[in-house]
This record gives sequence, C-alpha cells and structure tokens, in this order.
Amino acid sequence: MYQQERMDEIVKILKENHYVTVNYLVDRIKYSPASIRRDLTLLEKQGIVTRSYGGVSYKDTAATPFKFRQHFMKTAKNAIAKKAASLVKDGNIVFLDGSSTTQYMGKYLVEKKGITVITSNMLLAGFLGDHGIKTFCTGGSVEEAPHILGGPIMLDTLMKFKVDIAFFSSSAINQQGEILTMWEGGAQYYQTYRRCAIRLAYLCGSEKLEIEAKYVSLTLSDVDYLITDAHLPDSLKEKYKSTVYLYTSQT
Amino acid sequence: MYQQERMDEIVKILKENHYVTVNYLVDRIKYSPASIRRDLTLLEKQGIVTRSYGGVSYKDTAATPFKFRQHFMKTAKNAIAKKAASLVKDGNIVFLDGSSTTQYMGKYLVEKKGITVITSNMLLAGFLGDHGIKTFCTGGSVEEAPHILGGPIMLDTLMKFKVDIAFFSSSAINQQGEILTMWEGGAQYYQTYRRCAIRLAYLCGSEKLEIEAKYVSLTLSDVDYLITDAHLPDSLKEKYKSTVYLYTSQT
DNA sequence: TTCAAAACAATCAAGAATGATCAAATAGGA
DNA sequence: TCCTATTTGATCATTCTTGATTGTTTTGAA
Repeated sequence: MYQQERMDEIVKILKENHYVTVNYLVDRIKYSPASIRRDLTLLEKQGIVTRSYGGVSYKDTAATPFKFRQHFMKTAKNAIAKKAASLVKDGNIVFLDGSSTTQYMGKYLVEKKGITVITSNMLLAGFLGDHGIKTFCTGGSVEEAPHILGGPIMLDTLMKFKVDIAFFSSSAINQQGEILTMWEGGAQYYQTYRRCAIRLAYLCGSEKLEIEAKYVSLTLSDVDYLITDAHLPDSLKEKYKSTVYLYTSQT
Repeated sequence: MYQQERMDEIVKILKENHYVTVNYLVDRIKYSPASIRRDLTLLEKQGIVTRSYGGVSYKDTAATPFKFRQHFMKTAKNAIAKKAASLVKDGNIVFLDGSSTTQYMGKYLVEKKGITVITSNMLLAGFLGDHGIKTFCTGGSVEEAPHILGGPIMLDTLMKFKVDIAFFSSSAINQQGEILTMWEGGAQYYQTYRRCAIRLAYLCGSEKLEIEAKYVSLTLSDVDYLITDAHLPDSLKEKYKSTVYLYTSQT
C-alpha cells in the first residue's frame, strides 16, 4: 500500500466516523504509527483533516462557523480582498465564489457604483443586498458550511449571467502552476467560472502555495489575475508572466 | 478517549439537554472533574458553551452563523407554523416561500426524517442545513428583506423540483376567497407554486382576512390546506369546505 | 454577616503521544 | 543485476495530557 492509498483510506474512515484515534488508524491500516502520523500531517496541510492530540477529525467547516462581521483587520485575506476589489469597475457584473477569501471583498464592493454581484455565499448575498448592491444568489444545495451553496443548480444559475469578472479561490496550487482542489467536483466549478467570465481572478493565500491536492482544474494560464500575499517561486513567475497579472499584497 | 473526542461528546450532550452539571458530565464521560473542567474552559473560549457555577449551558446562537433564533414563543405565527409542519411527512420534498410565517416552521422541520427542503429564504436555508436537513436554496435576486430571494431565477430553480408539499403566504384574502397580492409579480409566484407542488398549503394570519389588495393570483379552491388562527366568515367556510382542509390554530 | 460545603483554579509528577533523526527496507530505473 | 531515491519503522528527546493535591472562590444556610 502506498502513501496516497493510505491517505485515501484514512479519509474514507473519517467520512464514516468524523473522529478517530491514531491508534485506531494504526490498527485498521496495519502501518506503523510513524507513517500514519506522516499521512495525517500531510492531510492537515491540505486542509482535509484537523489533528488533535491522540486523534484526527474530518474538517467540516460547519464546526467552526464565523459570523459575518466585516472587520477591518489587517489579515492576509483582507489585503488580498482589497486588491481584488480594486479590479472591479463601476457597472461591472461580478461573480464571487463561496470561499472565505472572497467573503472579505464584501465591504470593499459596497463602495462601487452600479455593480451587480452574483455569489454562492448566502451571508455575502445578504450583506451586499442590505447595502444596496444589486445582488443575486446562485441557489443550490446547502453544503457543509451552512451558508455556502453548490451543486448543479448553482452552476446552472451562474451560467445564465454574462460575468465581467469572477473571483475564486481553491485548495492549492502546485509548482507547475496547476490549480488544484481536494474534492472531486471542484474542477467543474472552476471550469464553469472560466466559461462564464470575461476576466477571471484567482485569490491565493500563501498557505496554498506549492501544495499538492488531488484534482486538477485549471492552470495559471487560464486565469487573468493572480492575487496573493506570498512571493511566488521564480519558476512560476517566469512561466506565467505573459498571461497572468500578478499582484502581491503585503499585510 | 482523548480531549477532542470528549469535547465533541460534551457538545452532543449539551445539544440534547441545553444545561447539565459538571458532575453529570463526569458521570457520563468517566473522566476526572479536572479534565472535564479543562474541556469546558476550552469550549467556552471557543464560544460554544457558557459556563456557570456547577454546570454548563449550550450557547446555540453561536453555533449557527445566522442570527436566526427559533423561539418557541406563543405567537399566532408559531401556532400556524406548528400545524403546518405537521402536514410534512418523513421523506417529503418541501417548499417554503420567503414569507415570515414559513420561517417559523424551521424548528419543527428539523425533527423530520429524510426530508428535502427547498426555500427562497436564505436564513432558513442556512438554519436547516446547519441542522442536518438536506436543503436547497432557490437562488434569485436579493429582495427588500435582505435574506429573501425572488425573481425569475428563483422560479426557474423551483420548477426543477417535484415538490410534495409547498407552503406559502400572501398579502391578503378577500370575501370571495381570492388570494391577493400587493405587487405585480406576486401572482406569478403563487401560480408557480401550484404547478410545482402536489399539495399546496396556504398560511394565513388573521390580519390578512377580508382585506382587498391589487392583484389576484389564486383562489382558495386552488389550495389544498388553509391554515389560519382566525375564524373564517361562514360564507368562505361554506363555499370552500369541499376543497380546502381548514385548520384553525389557537395560540 | 458568618460559616461550612461544594465547586473551582493552579500546580505537579507520571505517563502517553508526538516530532526529529537515522538506519534499514523497498521501489524504480539503468 | 546494481545503484539511487524514496519510504518506512525504530529510537529517543520533547511536548502534551491527565488525575491527584493543594489552596482559593463561590454558594446557600444559619
């Protein structure tokens, strides 16, 4: 059994149980504690699980809800969001996906004139609507995070719009400039964004850099803007500088 | 058992009981009071519980990102909502419109097994999703009330479902049993509900009775259930008793 | 207000889990 | 077949958790 296979097994077990001890995994997978731990370290890095002393739990974002407060905190996500919002022109039709980074764009978007926003984040939709922005919610199935929508209905609705600029975020981006996701359906989402939007902006926190994840969706050459708070490795910079506008926001 | 698992257990116990004593937890979880207390300190820090001398209570408002408290107040709307929810059978596909009355149905619906809910109320969608109900949000344009969706997108999405029972409310109902609305597009909504749903239930607070409004949408003979807290005039009772199940809920 | 009992917080030693390191085992390619 | 690069499991030092002990705070009754 290889590492990847083990990690798949661990995720499978966690989907059934939500929480298991390391010893339980050692028992079931018949590998040394050291190897299991290594797998868990990786899975945690990919954001799939949350480790705790003695065990692991499957990361359901619903367990750690954040209230929709539009702080003016000096976080990395905020700096990225601010830069991202500056790409929106008055009158634009804008799409924001359900990621936590795009949520931070809310408070910067309310200052724009005559824009229309489509989003799959219900909290964000409510916030923008409340602040006088013409807002559409995509609809769809309520996912793990109880305010994010997904599924085919969400994509169907999105495709009804001619979007000027779409903002999204993903699980990871690797050395080759491939935009990756941890879950099977993810690729389809990003590819739909690409089809619907004239300009596509990828928001990438530094924690997502040079990490591997399971599924490939787009490559950097598919996006028009890359907004990050990290310094990209030179290999990526060279390779994509002709296709991607790079913005590095410092906090 | 490790700390994380214990904390999960504590939250689970609190979801059932709202308040428990520390000793009770010690008894049930079979760990030392010191450890239980440590767990509680952490849970309090995370904003999940509130400690008090001798016990803990569950802070359920923090658990949902929506400021959506489902009171058990003895209001008229509540009585109507409770009766309405009793019409939902386990496994049903249910539609709830964006009216304030249907919103009260949330807490009664979380007790049903295997139901699917479609709604144009974003707060309700979040609440139900958070409580483990398979939930779809219709999508659409964010209307005056910043958590209610409407417009053609909303109706398009709704029409994708084969709904067992739909619940809605309107502005008024007149002496002739005509269901009225104050705004131009309203009729189209109700007519769509009728088309999509096998059974249609109309929730009618007493304040809506025998009032005139501008636009006609359906008549009482189009709906299967009329749930109200008011005594209908005999003229209406007579006229429609063969087609409508009438429930009068007293507060 | 005072007092005793119960609950709580702080501290500590023992034991368990973890991370870092390294040698052995394994896989893949020449 | 041999060689190299990677993966694995064992070892050991470190960190974390736990329940007991101690002293402090809160509570409710006198």
